[in-house]
Amino acid sequence: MNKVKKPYHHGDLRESLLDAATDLIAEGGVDNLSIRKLADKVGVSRTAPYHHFKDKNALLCAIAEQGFLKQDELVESISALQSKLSAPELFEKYVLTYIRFADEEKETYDLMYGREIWKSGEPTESLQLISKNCFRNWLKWVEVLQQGGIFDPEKPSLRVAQSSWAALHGLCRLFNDGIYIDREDIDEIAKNTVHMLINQQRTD
Amino acid sequence: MNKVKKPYHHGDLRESLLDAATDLIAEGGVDNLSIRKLADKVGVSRTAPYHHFKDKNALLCAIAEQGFLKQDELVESISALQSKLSAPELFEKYVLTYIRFADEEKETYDLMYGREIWKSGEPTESLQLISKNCFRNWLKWVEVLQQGGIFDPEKPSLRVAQSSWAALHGLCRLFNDGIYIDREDIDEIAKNTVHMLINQQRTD
DNA sequence: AATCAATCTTGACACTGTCAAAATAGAGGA
DNA sequence: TCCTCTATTTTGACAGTGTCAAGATTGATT
Repeated sequence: MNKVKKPYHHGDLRESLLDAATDLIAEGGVDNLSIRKLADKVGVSRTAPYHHFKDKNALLCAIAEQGFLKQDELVESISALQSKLSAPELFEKYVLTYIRFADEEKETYDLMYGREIWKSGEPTESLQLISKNCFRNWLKWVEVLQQGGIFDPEKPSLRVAQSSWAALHGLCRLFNDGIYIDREDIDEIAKNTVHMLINQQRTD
Repeated sequence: MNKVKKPYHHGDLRESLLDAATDLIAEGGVDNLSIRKLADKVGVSRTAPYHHFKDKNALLCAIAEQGFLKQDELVESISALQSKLSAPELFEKYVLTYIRFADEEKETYDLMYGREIWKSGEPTESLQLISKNCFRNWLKWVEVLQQGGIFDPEKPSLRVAQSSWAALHGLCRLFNDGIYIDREDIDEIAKNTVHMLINQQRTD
């Protein structure tokens, strides 16, 4: 039946399509990705991709999924430093890493958290799962940071997580969308944001 | 020559186009606006709009400009309350009003601060001017809030303005892009954000 | 070797933005 | 009044787009 997933004519079309598509959007943004151009690049006909992705939307969702996985890895690698750094240092490092990811994978980031999928399109079920899991991880971390005194432990962690993520996301967007344009500034603004968000009730 | 601006065949095509275009994007988002559909709606041929707007991009910029003007009015109306409210109340009111605008004029907001214009397209010179002026107003207000103790007066006001605006913008985006979906929550998150941003060094 | 379903291609349709050239109609001057 | 000039609008065309329906191919299974 369908135990072995290897396609028939092409080596592994689904994978190739994903790779080529990622290349295309990395080159010139989501606008640079058309099914036809993609099919051309891979060497199949215009409608071949439709046997591996229901939609263009489904293709974009698959790319976004890959992005979440990649981002998860990055976050994991910071968690590993948990014992070596102080809570504020850890938080700042997280923020800067998050921003670096958004910068280096601009277009993927846009797909992951942009309206293209979440509003205009219909997010795939698996994408919804993976993204929810991602937020849950952030929530856990926020709880740790609350215990570490970084955030107010009195406040509901859900709200704190939402607020702080929104602040971070907003910065990334302003940069990624071309409103803030100086990359040098971004890290400065980020550090400032960190200081503003950190609970300062007991600093004196 | 061109002292009287009244067009020849149509009543005032430029204005009509802007109105109809705003309607179209309010109905179904930016994706719902095509030059051809727009021309149809107004009752002219497909290419007529090109004599009033160089590009589709130019048309979008014009809509965004209107958005900035409308937003400015709202902000003005809050400035008027400056004497009646305390600084924290004023700040919170500003934030909630900003969010309400982003909510009620979702698509316009997207145009004003989205990549469609600022990254993918080329922002019109007049749009650049009007938006810079808008940020400058925010900057002034931040300085007032710094003097009022809402924000840390030690920090450079530019950075504070950038950080706080990013936080606000991020929240609007997450909501407008369909990631946060519960409008009830939004105001809650906003208030939480306000509390987190407010300088708390002297609360005890 | 025959069958069958997964995979891929060809053709078609209704859209899109925008350019070039032709048509129109109003304003200003004779 | 008529004529000309220029701003405005239209028609035709081109190269794109996503995706559906129907046919062709091909590898695996019986």
